[in-house]
Amino acid sequence: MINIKEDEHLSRLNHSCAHLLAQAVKHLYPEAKFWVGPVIEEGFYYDIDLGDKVITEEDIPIIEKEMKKIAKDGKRIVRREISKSEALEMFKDDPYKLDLIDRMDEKETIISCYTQGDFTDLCRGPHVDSVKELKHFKLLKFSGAYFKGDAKNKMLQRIYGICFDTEEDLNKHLQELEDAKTRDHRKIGKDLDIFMSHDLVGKGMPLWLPNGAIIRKELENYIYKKEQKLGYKHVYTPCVGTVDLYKTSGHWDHYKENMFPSMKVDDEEFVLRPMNCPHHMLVYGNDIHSYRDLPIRIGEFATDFRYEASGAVKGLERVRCMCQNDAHLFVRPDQIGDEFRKVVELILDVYHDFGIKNYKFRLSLRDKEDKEKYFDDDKMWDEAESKLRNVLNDLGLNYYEAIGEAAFYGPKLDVEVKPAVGPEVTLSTCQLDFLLPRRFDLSYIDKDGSKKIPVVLHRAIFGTFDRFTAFLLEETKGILPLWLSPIQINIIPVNNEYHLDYCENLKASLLNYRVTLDDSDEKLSYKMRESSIKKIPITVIIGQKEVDNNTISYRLLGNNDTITVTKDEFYQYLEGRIINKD
RNA sequence: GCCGACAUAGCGUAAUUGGUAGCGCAACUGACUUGUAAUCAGUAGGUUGGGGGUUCGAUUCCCUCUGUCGGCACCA
Repeated sequence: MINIKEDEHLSRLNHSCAHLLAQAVKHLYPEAKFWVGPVIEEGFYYDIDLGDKVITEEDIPIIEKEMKKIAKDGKRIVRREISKSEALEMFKDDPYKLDLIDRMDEKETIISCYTQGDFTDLCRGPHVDSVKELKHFKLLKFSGAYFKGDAKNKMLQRIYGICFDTEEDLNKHLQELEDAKTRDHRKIGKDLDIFMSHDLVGKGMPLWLPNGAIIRKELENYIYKKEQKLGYKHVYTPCVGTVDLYKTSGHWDHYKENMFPSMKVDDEEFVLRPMNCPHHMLVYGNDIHSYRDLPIRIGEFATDFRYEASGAVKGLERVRCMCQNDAHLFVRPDQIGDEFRKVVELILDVYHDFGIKNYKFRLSLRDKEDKEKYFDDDKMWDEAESKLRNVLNDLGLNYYEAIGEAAFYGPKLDVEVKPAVGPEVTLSTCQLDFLLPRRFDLSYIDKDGSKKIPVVLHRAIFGTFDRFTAFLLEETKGILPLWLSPIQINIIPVNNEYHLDYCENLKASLLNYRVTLDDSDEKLSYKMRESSIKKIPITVIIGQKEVDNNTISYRLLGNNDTITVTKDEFYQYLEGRIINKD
């Protein structure tokens, strides 16, 4: 899908369209005050204060109509440069624009404004020459949005739209938006019986159905083997802990609001765990460790509970009960770079196996100004941040830095992907932590016999199995690789009376695979359709020809050719397809 | 949590201004015994998400709770 922001011309067009939107809104609601109207990847939006008026479904076509009318009128868009004092005078009745002017640097900024007919907006530009160029646009959605993105502030009305040069481009884009909905993991998850939810269980608490459970088990097996090879030791720890455990770790102060409320049992107070770090710290602390034993890598497929905001919950992507592909790596300070590098290489390895290509590395750093949010130790932060940066540079990876996105205990590397619908999400993560080992008084005995504090790397390659599955379903449109498919082979007899025995024997010879035999009283064409709808990778058709020649015929999902081979050739073929599992 | 919309059978949907719910697919039963994306006929399936209100009468109007969807905020 096109990124408007990256195309200079479309960027200009959409920015101008945002002004056109504002002008139309001003015509219809003279009291409207305007905040900002930037270009984004998906087009543009404008944040508007309409007083008590709230935009509804019916308003959108009316606004669009007014926009068309103004565009047809064809006024030129004129740029004018003004001084700060002129600007302050010009927008003296507009608190939002005054706020913007106020933030501009006196010396370097040339303040400019753009006028089209009866509408003038403070704007850096650039814009197209005339509103006449704004012909092929559509308002896409609307919602509330906090002023300056702060939930403490007033909520403004935000309207989103997009503009193209031609009707064809616009229609193509709208079609792409429609198509995206068909690969939404919530739809695929329902169609393929992968997961369900129920009001009685609760919001954000998906139930994995048998098909989903197979996918999840295969993913677990896959990553377990990878981790074993890298020297990880896997553990099982409880899904609850005492409140004191989280006070010790420091999580209680930072994330109390997003944990399920504590429960008192006799004299103890427990919470459902929102993460596994404290448990793993204790596992490490159960032994005395020599410097020679490090790194120690403790892994767990661990179920965690987070009381996510009601508005944030989404399918398998953002849930209140999740299973992390978690591990904590305890290393000596001199091993940080090597170990971090191994994690990044594992991420790249796994993404390669799954053919995942559209992702971004984000290096999340602390915001030095925000003392409240982060553990206060400048030396620790600087050291940690530069270690991560060095490894990424060494590996020659493309990444961007996000100030203020770090966890309270340290910087992290995240991998972001874009779901079919909605904003980007984090899949993999690797976080550096100097703090937790101190809080739990962890140590190892160094060469010289002295006690030293280890450093911890938190990491999750799949992130959570829930979110990874969601992403995988969208990437593949539900057409999973053979080794992950809940049903791998579907056998269809042409005639139940004459070919069923042969089919049953074939099925019995495929014990290592997930096989169904469709002996229903339906037409072959009907069964072929069913097989395709269920996204079964291999459909085997057995008729008189196959029985006579002791062969099998099969068709691959999405392919209309039927291939006929001997049984042995078929078994070999299957083994070849499944090998990428290890 | 905030702004807005929505909630009808397992799934997808229909029902003029308020007059006690239709259809398709799936399911079940029977017939057909089939060579590559829907064989035919029949049957059953609903306190219209829960609760409350207005009304002679509510799927329809109002309130509330729960859930879903689009954004915002949040995301250890």
